[in-house]
Amino acid sequence: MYWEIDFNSDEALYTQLCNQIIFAIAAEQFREGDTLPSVRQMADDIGINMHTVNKAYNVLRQEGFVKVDRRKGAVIAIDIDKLNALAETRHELEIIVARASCRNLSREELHRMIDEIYLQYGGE
Amino acid sequence: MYWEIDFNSDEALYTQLCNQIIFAIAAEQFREGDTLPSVRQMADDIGINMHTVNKAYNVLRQEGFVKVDRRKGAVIAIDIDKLNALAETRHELEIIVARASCRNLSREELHRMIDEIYLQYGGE
DNA sequence: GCTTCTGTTATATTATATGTATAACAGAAG
DNA sequence: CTTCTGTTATACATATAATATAACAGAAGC
Repeated sequence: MYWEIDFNSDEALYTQLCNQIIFAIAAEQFREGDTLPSVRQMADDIGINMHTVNKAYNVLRQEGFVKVDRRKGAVIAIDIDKLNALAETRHELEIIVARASCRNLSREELHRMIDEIYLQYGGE
Repeated sequence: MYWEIDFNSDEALYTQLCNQIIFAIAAEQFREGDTLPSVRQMADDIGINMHTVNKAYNVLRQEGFVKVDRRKGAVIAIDIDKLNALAETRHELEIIVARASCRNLSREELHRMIDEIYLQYGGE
């Protein structure tokens, strides 16, 4: 599995790693019960520090994407709190939609983008 | 004008202020040519430091939402680089959609949210 | 001219976040 | 008994965030 980490980005490394893993889960390259590489292995693969990976895994745990097992490592396990998920998503969307609206992006253009992105994810 | 700043949030104060101002522009509470309160006035109103407001204004300038004039202060002036706006919006949406997809939020639910948010902004 | 308002710049301090580096620990697996 | 987990601790360097004073230059109003 290849991880796209941009060392020149202003996004924190652990944040980038979190996003990459979430992308992979959404694309079903990982499924419920699959284990992520160990923190040391992942750190070696990417060329970053073990603790940076550990932080990413713990953020993912806190956000309900994985469960961390001392024996097996980080296991994909989506904890769906739908109400919470809706509220969080809405808050993030509000910021994006406001910016888009200021820049004359239409509702339809956003809809189209979402459809395009969703197509990559098992699509219905 | 009332600004909703959460001092307990983990979002930086200047980031919150930027978002609030963008919300206001999208809701047309500010229009092209309107001036924002001076950095000192705004800082006083909110109860934060002048430099924090100054940083917010400069971020908004860099992102193309205002022009800062030494005489008049910060003036709303949307600089629309549509290609750039599309690319940025897409990148931000990709992260949100991946998370939403992992949590079984449907495409339709996202569409609905976007429509609801857009309704607040001058409607169609 | 003088005062007052702009944003701007400079410097300093404090706190927090980020990332790396070593090292050691306890528990499970082989 | 060795090797693999995640975990914890400590230390260090750097960057970011936020505040605090202070001063400056330009424009506006009187």
